[in-house]
Amino acid sequence: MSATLKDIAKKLGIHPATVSRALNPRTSHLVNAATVTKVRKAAAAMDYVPNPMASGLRTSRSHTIGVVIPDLTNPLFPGMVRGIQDTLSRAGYTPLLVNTDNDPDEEAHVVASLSARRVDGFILATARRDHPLLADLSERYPIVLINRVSDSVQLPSVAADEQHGIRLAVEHLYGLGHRTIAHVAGPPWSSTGHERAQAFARTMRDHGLSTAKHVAAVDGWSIDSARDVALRLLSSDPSITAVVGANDQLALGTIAAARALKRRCPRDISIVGYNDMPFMDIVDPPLTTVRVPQNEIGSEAARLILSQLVEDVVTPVKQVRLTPELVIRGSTAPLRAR
Amino acid sequence: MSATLKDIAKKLGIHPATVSRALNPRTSHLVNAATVTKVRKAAAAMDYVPNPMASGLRTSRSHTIGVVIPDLTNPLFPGMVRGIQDTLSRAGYTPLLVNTDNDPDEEAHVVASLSARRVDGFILATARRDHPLLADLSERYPIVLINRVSDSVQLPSVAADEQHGIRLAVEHLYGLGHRTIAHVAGPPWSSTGHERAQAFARTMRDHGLSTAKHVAAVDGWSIDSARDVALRLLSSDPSITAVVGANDQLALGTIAAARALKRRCPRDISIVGYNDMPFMDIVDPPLTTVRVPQNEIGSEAARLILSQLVEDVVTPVKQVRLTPELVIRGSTAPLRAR
DNA sequence: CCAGTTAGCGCAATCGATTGCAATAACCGG
DNA sequence: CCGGTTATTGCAATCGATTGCGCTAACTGG
Repeated sequence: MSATLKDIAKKLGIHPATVSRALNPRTSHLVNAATVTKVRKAAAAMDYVPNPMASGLRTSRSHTIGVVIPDLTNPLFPGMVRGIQDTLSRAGYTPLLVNTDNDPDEEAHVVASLSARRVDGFILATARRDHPLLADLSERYPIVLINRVSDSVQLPSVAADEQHGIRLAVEHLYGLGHRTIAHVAGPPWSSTGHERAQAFARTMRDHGLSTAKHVAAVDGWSIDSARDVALRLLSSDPSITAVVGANDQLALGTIAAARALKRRCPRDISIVGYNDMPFMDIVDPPLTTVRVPQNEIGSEAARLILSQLVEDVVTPVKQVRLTPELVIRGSTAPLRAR
Repeated sequence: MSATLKDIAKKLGIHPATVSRALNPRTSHLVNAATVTKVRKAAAAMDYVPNPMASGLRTSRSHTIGVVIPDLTNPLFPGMVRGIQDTLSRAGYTPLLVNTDNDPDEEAHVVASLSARRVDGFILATARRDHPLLADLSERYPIVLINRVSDSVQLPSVAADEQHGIRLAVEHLYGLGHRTIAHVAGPPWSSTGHERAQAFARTMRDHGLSTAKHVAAVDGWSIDSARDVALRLLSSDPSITAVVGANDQLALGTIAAARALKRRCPRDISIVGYNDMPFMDIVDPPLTTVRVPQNEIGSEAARLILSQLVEDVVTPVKQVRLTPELVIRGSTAPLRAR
């Protein structure tokens, strides 16, 4: 089909090895400059495209990166994936995307199939804290964690500064006069759920507020389960006037619960989300939320994995934290006197 | 690193070719049954994983499919991508995902880079009707179009039955008493925009309604541009009591425009969307819309491309139309007497 | 002017799997 | 018992690019 190194060599009357060296920027200095330009021109003319399987077979590098995310249909992830893609492809790498649905078995399965594909590294967005594969995998591959950190092993990661983000949310509510602030927390087995809950407790403490009985965790990130949990939380203590959701879905579920309890948001209760997914500005009410830079998380993760691949020096494990910002919309309002 | 065919052969004292044949279901009948089981067991014990680069080099099949979509962050696509992924991976294929941002140059670029990767085929979700690459590409690769059809070349495609979907929307409004129904159409250069506009005109005609001056097209699929267009459309003719948006974003933009004109939805004006993206049930007002089976579109497309790859018989070009359904929510209401 | 570099390029092996062809042995019917 | 299948396996080439090694010629400095 397409031209090969041998074709170019034959046409130019030189050896394929020379063509290979001329075309590879890393070895072209071994070839006469005139020859290099001649080869380059011929390659362009015959529109030569290197065969990645051949070079991959020889060098055992596939120039692909496995990207493991829980669920692409969760609007949190497409932005990150785009960031990853754009940065990787600029460097000649291709992401291989897979979903896990947060299922450990499925996760083991997709990781196995990616390593069968001989990926050069992994970007993992899976949230589970106690991850059996992680330690093992990180010994055999370069890895970058996104949107989470690892408790046990020290691994490179890119995530939002959860402490800062939660502080933004809590202090926004505090500034509006709220004092009885609850937290609908994410699953404790998830990194972000855990971190945000910790950050919430700490920030409340810093302001001299109690969190006893005002934190309830869901077991998934769905609106529905958040609604159930929030329903119990809100009815157990009617003095709650504000809620921080551990992500946007949980905040939306809380809004639904409030509505079911005939408590109007933001009139009777203020609710803050986290992530700022698409369309959060047009839900009812428009959601005040903490925006995390999804694209940047993705591109930074891509940069980190690339640096692990090209540099032979063992760089220290980098744990990047990106700063989120507060987006104030219509789901929060000043506390009204009762 | 990992075991190779040669390793297995050596351990068993047989030739690598025999191992290869034994492990390949298509050729294992050439090998003694006892040998096959012996080889299988040894392969499993040494956890042999075939090297796709080696086999790809020899067979020039990469077992990858290029999936070209305009923008992953458009919530319409993740569902389709999941459908594609799940079906492809079950067949041992891996999708390679890329974005184009609806930019023809970028599109040419990503297609080139995918073909450099030696993909075995393409699934294209790019919407542009006049597609210069299409004819060319389809001669060199198996192709399936999704969420669109091709005007010029006859190509396999999977899309929603737009005529049916638009009819559902229009007749829903008609049934509610609306007679002056407008259409905020998608870009005329896009396949879906064009088709839905045609379907709208035809359905209106079938009901003896005029569409003159009640159709306006946007030049992108964004909420903002729809808002501008709808603003002009609605103020040009205050008798309009209902609008069909060519997709959900356009409907949302129309809602925003109506709000700016102090016309309340659904009280003063009914608005229907198309696609039923995530969260359309919790926007304000909850959007009545036409749901297209995103997952099924994806998995059907994957099935179509796979059938082109495995079957040597030249199957006739299949153009699949999936039936959408109407989801009635809060953005539509019976026409009120003025 | 000569020994010693160095630049430039060719040779050939290699990565791991696949496959047409050949070779061997077992087996069949007559 | 023999020519001819048939079943099973081995041999070796091949896919296309990479790279260590070695060869040749030019070039350098003393």
